Amino acid sequence: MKADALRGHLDPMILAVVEHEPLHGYAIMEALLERSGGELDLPTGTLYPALRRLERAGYLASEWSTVGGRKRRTYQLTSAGTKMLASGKQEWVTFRAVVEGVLRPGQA
Amino acid sequence: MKADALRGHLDPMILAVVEHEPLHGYAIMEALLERSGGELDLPTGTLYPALRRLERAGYLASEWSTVGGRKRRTYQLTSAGTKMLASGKQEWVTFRAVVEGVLRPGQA
DNA sequence: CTTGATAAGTAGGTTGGCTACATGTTGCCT
DNA sequence: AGGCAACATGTAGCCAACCTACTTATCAAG
Repeated sequence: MKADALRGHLDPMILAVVEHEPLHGYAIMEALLERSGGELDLPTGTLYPALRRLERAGYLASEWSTVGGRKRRTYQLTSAGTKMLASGKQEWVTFRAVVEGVLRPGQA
Repeated sequence: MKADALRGHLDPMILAVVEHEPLHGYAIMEALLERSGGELDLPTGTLYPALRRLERAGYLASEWSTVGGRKRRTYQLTSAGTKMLASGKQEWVTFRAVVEGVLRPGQA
């Protein structure tokens, strides 16, 4: 999968994995890897800046904790984040329809 | 639809519209608009550089002509372009599976 | 004779995902 | 005891591609 295919689609994916349970960065990486069937193996230089961006934008809130001597920053959805996730899902549906309308994969 | 959602997905879409008939830039714009149900209205500053990029990469070949006093540059798929389109379609299927695996839209 | 559709392009800005690097802990294996 | 893998978080700086804004030109309609 090409790198920049992700552009603009990563944010809703991150929000989605913390939708039902708050997770820390490393756990978010693992969740994305698992949910994507091993395809989405984000470098830390992608994930951590993205998390900070989403927090700065008000979609995530974070909290430090220490578990087994390791420091974790755990992220959870804000109410703005919940709305953003919902609209992100809707946008995905639109986007998918656009791409498939153009690609017409049935006529490949 | 956000601007950078398109990133990395535009190339196969352009190749797809010239798959069965060569078209000039303006006609490609119209074809994309029509096939996307009016959603994909590319600015010329996106399309024309993209076409040049695809030609430079060897996926498209172009030819000038004049129709009704207007100059057209008509693009058609090369054999490399045909292969690229096929792999682009495959990548789209993978990408869609990744996003939907993470978003799990059924549980929205 | 001006507007809108047709037709093609460039310059420059923005941005987000990437590589590469930095830092530290825990626990297993030898 | 030494080393490595996994756990955990982060930054600096690069770069590609999509965008806005602009330019040029022809033709038809009003």
